[in-house]
Amino acid sequence: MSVVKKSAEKVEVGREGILNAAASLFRQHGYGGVSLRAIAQAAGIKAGSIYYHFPSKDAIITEILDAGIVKVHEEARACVEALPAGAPAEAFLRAALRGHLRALLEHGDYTSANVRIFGQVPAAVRDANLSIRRDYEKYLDDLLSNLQADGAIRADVNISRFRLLLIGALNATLEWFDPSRGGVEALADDYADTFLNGILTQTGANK
Amino acid sequence: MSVVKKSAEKVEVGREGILNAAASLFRQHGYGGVSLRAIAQAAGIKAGSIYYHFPSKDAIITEILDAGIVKVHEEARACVEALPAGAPAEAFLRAALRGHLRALLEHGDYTSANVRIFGQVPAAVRDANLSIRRDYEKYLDDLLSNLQADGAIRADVNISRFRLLLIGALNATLEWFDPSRGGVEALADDYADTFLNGILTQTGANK
DNA sequence: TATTTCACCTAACTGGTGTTAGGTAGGTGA
DNA sequence: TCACCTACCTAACACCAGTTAGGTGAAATA
Repeated sequence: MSVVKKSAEKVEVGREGILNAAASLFRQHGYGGVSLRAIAQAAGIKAGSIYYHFPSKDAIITEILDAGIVKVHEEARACVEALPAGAPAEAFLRAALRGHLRALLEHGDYTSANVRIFGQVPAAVRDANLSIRRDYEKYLDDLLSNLQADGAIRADVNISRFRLLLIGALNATLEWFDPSRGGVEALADDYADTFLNGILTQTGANK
Repeated sequence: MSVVKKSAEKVEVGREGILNAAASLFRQHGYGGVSLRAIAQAAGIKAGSIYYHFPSKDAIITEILDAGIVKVHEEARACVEALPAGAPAEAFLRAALRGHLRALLEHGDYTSANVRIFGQVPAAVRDANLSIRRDYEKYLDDLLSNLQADGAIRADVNISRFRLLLIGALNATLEWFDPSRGGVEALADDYADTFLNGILTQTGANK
């Protein structure tokens, strides 16, 4: 792609290399814990060179934040759209949930950096990210609202509040998820079961 | 208490004043975003004076982290123990949940600072906080296990995984909760409903 | 009253921060 | 061949970080 071999051992790092290194470091150490010199070293260049590609540190963060949500949004949408025609209503939520978790836990320094650092970033950076974030929230709200309109989700469930609960629970998996102990798919199914049916033994006497 | 009036306008700031100021700032700006000078100014003293009370910045964070969990743990336990004798099984979960949310959203810079900065703090500080954290997790696991043993919670629910889901969802409320739009109690009830019964319209055909 | 203790302040230190100006080796196009 | 562009590097800038040594005035203690 944009990685071009030069003489001997020289390889271009470029925007991509800087972003990848930065996303990985931000994910691990948070916003304040990562310096431009650390990013540069991880990418294999010197700190000053970063300014050839980016006007400021905040510009890097902004780009990582945006890419993170876009990735989650795309993955969730792809999972939903891959559903066979006539899939049961609850399969839609399961699919979106699986996509969200996959993007978060598998493909992801950008997605996980987003979750980790969004709360620590300067207000200006956060604001720049907000519209993309809202797009994804709207996508989920619409999906859930449709399920509710179809009668699959109870009428007394507050959709946008449930969406907040859902995203909160999903994003928190980042703090403890260990791929060596059960895969993402199993986790997604397990979470979906809980959200859909609750945890109570069903006696028919509920509510 | 330990705040003693001195001559004219002088009031002692002390450990407490520093901790309060620090907790509030950490909650707002994250770990890396708060300097000792900022803490000192918020507390009303000079940066160097902090070292009369604390040996390092990390010592302050450690204490805030610990206090935060202790507070949540105590509040949750108090809510559970305030239950009338013979309360229904699900009331236990509802009570713990309400206590957790109350500590988080009402009484709290320490509790909310804990949630916000735990992921960004140096490994050594995090380790120091771990045993207190585990105590609370064990408390919740035991409570949930008892409910499961009594048959209130379905046997196929993985308790510790549900606990992770629960805490994740509860802590995430910090990012969006606005006390002016519905109180903590209503939120707690709403979340409990979702966790207990799920969101699906109950047709009796589940599973 | 003299001495000690307490809770702070001042001023500095080292080292790290984001950022900038100017330089340079290698490839490209005329 | 030669000017130009790209993607970097070097070296420095001003500033801010955590931390420390030594000092100060008021209160507590003797």
